[in-house]
Amino acid sequence: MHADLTDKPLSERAQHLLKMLVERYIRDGEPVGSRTLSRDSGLDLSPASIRNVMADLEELGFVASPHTSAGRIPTVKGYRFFVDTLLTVKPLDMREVRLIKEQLDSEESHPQALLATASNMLSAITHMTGVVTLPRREHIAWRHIEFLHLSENRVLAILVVNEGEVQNRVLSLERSYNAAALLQISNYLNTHFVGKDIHAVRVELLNELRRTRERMNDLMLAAITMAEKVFETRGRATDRNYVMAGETNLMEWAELSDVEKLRRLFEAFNQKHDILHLLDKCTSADGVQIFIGEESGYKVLDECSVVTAPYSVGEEVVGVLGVIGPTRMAYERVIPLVDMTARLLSVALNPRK
Amino acid sequence: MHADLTDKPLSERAQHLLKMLVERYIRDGEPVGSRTLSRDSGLDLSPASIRNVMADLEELGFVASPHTSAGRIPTVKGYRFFVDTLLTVKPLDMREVRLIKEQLDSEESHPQALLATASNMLSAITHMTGVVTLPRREHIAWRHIEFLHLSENRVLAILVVNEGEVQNRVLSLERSYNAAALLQISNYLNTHFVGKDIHAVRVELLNELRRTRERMNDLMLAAITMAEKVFETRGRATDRNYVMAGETNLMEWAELSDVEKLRRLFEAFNQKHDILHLLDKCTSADGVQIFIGEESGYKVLDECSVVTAPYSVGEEVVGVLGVIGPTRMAYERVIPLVDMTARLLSVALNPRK
DNA sequence: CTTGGCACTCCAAATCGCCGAGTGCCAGGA
DNA sequence: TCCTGGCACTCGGCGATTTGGAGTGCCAAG
Repeated sequence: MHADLTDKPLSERAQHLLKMLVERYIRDGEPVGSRTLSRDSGLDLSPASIRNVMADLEELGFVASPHTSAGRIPTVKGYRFFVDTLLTVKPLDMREVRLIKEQLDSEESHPQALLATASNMLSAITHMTGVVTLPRREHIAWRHIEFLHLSENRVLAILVVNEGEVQNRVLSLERSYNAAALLQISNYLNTHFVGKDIHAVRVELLNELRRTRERMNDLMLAAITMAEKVFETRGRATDRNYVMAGETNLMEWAELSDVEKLRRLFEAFNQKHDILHLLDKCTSADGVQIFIGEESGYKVLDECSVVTAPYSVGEEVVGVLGVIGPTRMAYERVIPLVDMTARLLSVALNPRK
Repeated sequence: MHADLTDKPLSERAQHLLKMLVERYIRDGEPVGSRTLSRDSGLDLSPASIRNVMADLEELGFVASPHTSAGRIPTVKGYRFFVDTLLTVKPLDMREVRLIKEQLDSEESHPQALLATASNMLSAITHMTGVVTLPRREHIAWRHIEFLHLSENRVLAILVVNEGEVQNRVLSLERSYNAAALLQISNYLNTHFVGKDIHAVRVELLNELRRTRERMNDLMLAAITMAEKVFETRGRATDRNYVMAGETNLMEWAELSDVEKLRRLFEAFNQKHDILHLLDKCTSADGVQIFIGEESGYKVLDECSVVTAPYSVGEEVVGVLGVIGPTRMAYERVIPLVDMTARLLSVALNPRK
């Protein structure tokens, strides 16, 4: 045997051939044989020699052959090595960068729309699926609250936070309040809490409630109750979510053309749970993060890769965006794209002007 | 030949056999042969006789055979006749009715959530795709508007209409207004327009604008401009939309297992344009409406049927809900379900209590 | 270490034969 | 006039078989 396979890292030649193989396989999705590599690797080696190298690579787990006499395809380990050390990233086209910038600027600073746009672009450019999590900010600044009498004892509460994000909810209350009372309540809340962090507000409200329960006047109690109810909403509805685009693109990739697999994948997209969990992990990472095939840990994503990057508002990382596609994706183009989109989105979300 | 095929309506026997055939085909999705019908039709006829009838039905275009020696399957015309005159609707299970009612009641009158629930139930019960259009009311009552200063010349406008539906938008204005000015403007608008129909308000505003352009004070102009901008939003973002559920269910039907067809279908679902157009047609219909296969007029829906029913708030029809599935769907169960769901949704949406 | 040669393996596509289901038609019978 | 059994025929589906080609592993010679 060729001795010392396990400790020596990987010969220059083996690396080069692995790179060629992966690139080739990514390009046309078919197992790559020794003849092909001999022709196109630029190494001027006979197929036979290539076969020797391939045997080594297979033994090391970088490639595998679907059956005895087909070429080799990269394993997850192969992709991983390729991505980590062999990849030559193609810088983005200037046109593309400009395009993305323009798209993200045109959206008149409406954040929700920005996310959708980003997601759409990711999917359109890559022909895969784009995903952007809704931003979650650690610090949410109380801006304004307003109560509107609807009927008998139903009240509409409208809460504005940060740079103009609006939340609203219908509250069903024990008793009825007239317009003047509601105005008093909202005035009280607004003057006391404007600009404060919403979590702090919550704590403060709870304390207030505990401290003065008996001798508290109706108004205060109602104010706190309402505010509490509003918080419930915020906790529930906003509880992590994402915007996805181009799911159908995945149907065009041959390796995902199994209806049953597609169904499971799409169900996972709808369920959102697993995907969110995966994306949340990427919030902590510093830059682009890549999950190849089963690396993600979710079996529905077994044949997919996920490339993500966090985006931020100010200094704070608030969300993640990324691309989901087949393991056989053009990493050298997707990685810089995801990276750049995350940066540009961060810029576009930044609260200036 | 059997004479007079074209004018005589359809013999009792032929109708019965057609009914049997369609039901059978809907049940197990395979072409139905004469032997089968002879056995299960309850008519005590030999396969040979059945074949004669089948030949007639085929000539009349009610059934077709995929190839020489397979049984017959219903054509669109066959389904149509079946649905229009042969169908024996199965009344809904009491349990099901109760279930639907409970689900639609538990949603604390939050309309958006109600629609989603309805859509989900339709899809869950039928194992197909449920769809509910967002309600569009002819008359939208102005309730309250509020302006909030965000920065320099950006203002957040919050408009409340009807029973507490909230719309909001960030306005970029020519000049800057302080909090007091904004309050004045909103007061002006609220006192003048509260309770009025929003379209009337719009017309009134435009007139006002034209009539008093030169000698109009800043405040008025700003008020109108803002209100106009808010209306733009309402026109654009809300401009028809729907909630869909259970798209992936369609992947489990054998007749739709072609990935390419599925892709087109799902793309149509995402585009929304065609589906909306189709659903809008159903607003005018009185009750349940059915499109079988190509009847819909959209080629993506060629192999699908759509069953819809309008729902209303008060006396006014405001939206449509329905089910999308393969032509081979259990009409006798889907039709009453769609009907009932529409009724119950109408009840749940009704602004009482 | 490289390389050509060679035997071998295996998939994919084509071919064949056969079975069964179903049909159309016909002629005989109520 | 309608029903029915009989019969020849058609066609899709399935399994078995064949064939070609691509690719491999291994070996021995350069």
